[in-house]
Amino acid sequence: MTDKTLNSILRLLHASNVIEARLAAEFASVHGLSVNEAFLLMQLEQAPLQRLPRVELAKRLLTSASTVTRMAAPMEKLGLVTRQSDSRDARLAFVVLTDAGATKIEEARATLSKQAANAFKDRWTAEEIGQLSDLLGRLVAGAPGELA
Amino acid sequence: MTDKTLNSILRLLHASNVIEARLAAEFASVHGLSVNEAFLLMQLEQAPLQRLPRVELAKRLLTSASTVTRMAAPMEKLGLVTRQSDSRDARLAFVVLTDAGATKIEEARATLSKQAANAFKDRWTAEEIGQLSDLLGRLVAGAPGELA
DNA sequence: CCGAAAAGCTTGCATCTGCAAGCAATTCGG
DNA sequence: CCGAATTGCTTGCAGATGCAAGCTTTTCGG
Repeated sequence: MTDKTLNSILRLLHASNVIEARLAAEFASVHGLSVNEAFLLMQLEQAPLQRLPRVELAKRLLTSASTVTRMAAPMEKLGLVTRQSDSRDARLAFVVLTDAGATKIEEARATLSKQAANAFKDRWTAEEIGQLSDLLGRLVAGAPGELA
Repeated sequence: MTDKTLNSILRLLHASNVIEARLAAEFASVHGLSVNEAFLLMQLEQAPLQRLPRVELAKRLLTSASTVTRMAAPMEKLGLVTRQSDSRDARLAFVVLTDAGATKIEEARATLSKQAANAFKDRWTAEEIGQLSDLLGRLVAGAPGELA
């Protein structure tokens, strides 16, 4: 028997790798950003006050706290984010989206949209695209880090 | 307007990250393999003569030649693959699946199936799973490295 | 109120990965 | 047939990432 379940998962991982490789190339050359850096900005964008503590950001990016620390440093130098501390809890070090960061993510989202449209070309109906979106959303419902 | 196209791609990348993280943990503890090492074995498994030149393997794994070289070395020490050269073209260095490697991949596939089934739990109909598989397959049709 | 446990962040170390350069073998052009 | 270009592979170097350890601050238990 052919395992449709297994097949779906294999195709999911494969498709993701293919798409991400395309995105990475485009993002690097056009915006000077890695895909993960773009995702970091997008997470901040949809957070209250456009900011998140490092640990929370790590959860949403499905990565480790040390990675967030190291990702934020160069982006801070570029002025895309700032560091902000909490007066109530001195342990917290928020990563805050700056205006420059907000602008950057707007540009990046345009690229993302363009690439997404290109991936579906014209052989896809709006309904099929919606279907795929729904199925994928259901697959990982409840997992942290969903981007709107 | 909400961009369904963009949303599908974002969910694709997100879902893949979530699933891969789960797989990685399970694979490491149960089989002592990384997900990519398992994929390498699976690529060999479905190749003619259960072997592939390093460059071809790199294409199918969507990675670089140097990565394949470095991935193969430890797996060779473990006896999962062997190196084989071509009498016609002395440049070629095939990565060949061994019996031990074939056994390993069978075990790994079982884990993979189990995890895949778990991802879909029971809220999914067979039709929906087939639908997802079809949509994803269509999305990256023609890209190298598809696993059967 | 005090000491223990926990939480948030950073840093050292190890691993994985890609690019560019280098080497060996093959193929191509004239 | 010969030199140039190409192909396959490996290796040096740099960047990204996770884990474990360490530091500071907060919270918890009695």
